[in-house]
Amino acid sequence: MRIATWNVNSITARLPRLLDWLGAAEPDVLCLQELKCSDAAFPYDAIGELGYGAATYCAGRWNGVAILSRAGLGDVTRGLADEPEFVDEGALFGARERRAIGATCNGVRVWSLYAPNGRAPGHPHFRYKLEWLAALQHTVTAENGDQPLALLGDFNVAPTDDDVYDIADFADSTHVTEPERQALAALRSSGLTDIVPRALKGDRPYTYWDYRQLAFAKDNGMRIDLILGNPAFTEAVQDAYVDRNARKDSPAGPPSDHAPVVVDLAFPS
DNA sequence: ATGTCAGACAACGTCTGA
Repeated sequence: MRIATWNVNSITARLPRLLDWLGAAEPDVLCLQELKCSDAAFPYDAIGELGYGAATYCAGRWNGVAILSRAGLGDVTRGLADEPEFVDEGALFGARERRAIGATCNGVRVWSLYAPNGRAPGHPHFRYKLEWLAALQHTVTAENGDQPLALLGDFNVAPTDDDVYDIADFADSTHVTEPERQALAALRSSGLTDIVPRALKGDRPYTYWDYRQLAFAKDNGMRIDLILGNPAFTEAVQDAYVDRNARKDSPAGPPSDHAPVVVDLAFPS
């Protein structure tokens, strides 16, 4: 069974590349993030023609997540238990953003996740990010048992200094702070393992390269797209890799700033 | 030099978020 995760940075802008990638990589399940479309605008037909069902949780301009599957799609859960809302300074109301969707595919419990960015340490969005990751831990702790389970997606946190190209460039930056890494550590301590993929090129399995400053050409990347598996999931892992080829320029259109992460599994029958 | 990209708005440029 092949499961993957990919922050596509707009499913509308990425559709030709997404369809190409589905045909080439043939994942059984694909978790998508940053769809940037409404549920109504989701390309169910084009994806369905390739044999995939889709469960979506998206609304408009920002965020948006989905799970594509050709291995069944049951028990769909949209949002986290007690998920926080982002309340900006001066705002009267918060808004529930669409950042988490869970489903069960052929006996594997899968979550597609897009953690808040945080914007800057000390920003209200940073506090929201930590609260959101705590809500994720509570949700998954309640679900975690003997059934294979994995959290896949863009966590917007680099687990260690080795997961960024140069930690010296990240002073006063989000994604590398102690509280963010503690939130990931809390997820691991609740029984999940960070399944570190292999890089197809270079030493570090980066999953994100900024569009600016020739970051991809210089391999100035970050590993922020993660797969966290419980024991029943992790024991079945045969291989995991980052498909950095999907970050390259292509005739099918411009790339996302993230590459897909793929995991191959063999579950005992 | 936040040097690129995407979407929304009401426009054909400017803003926001990443």
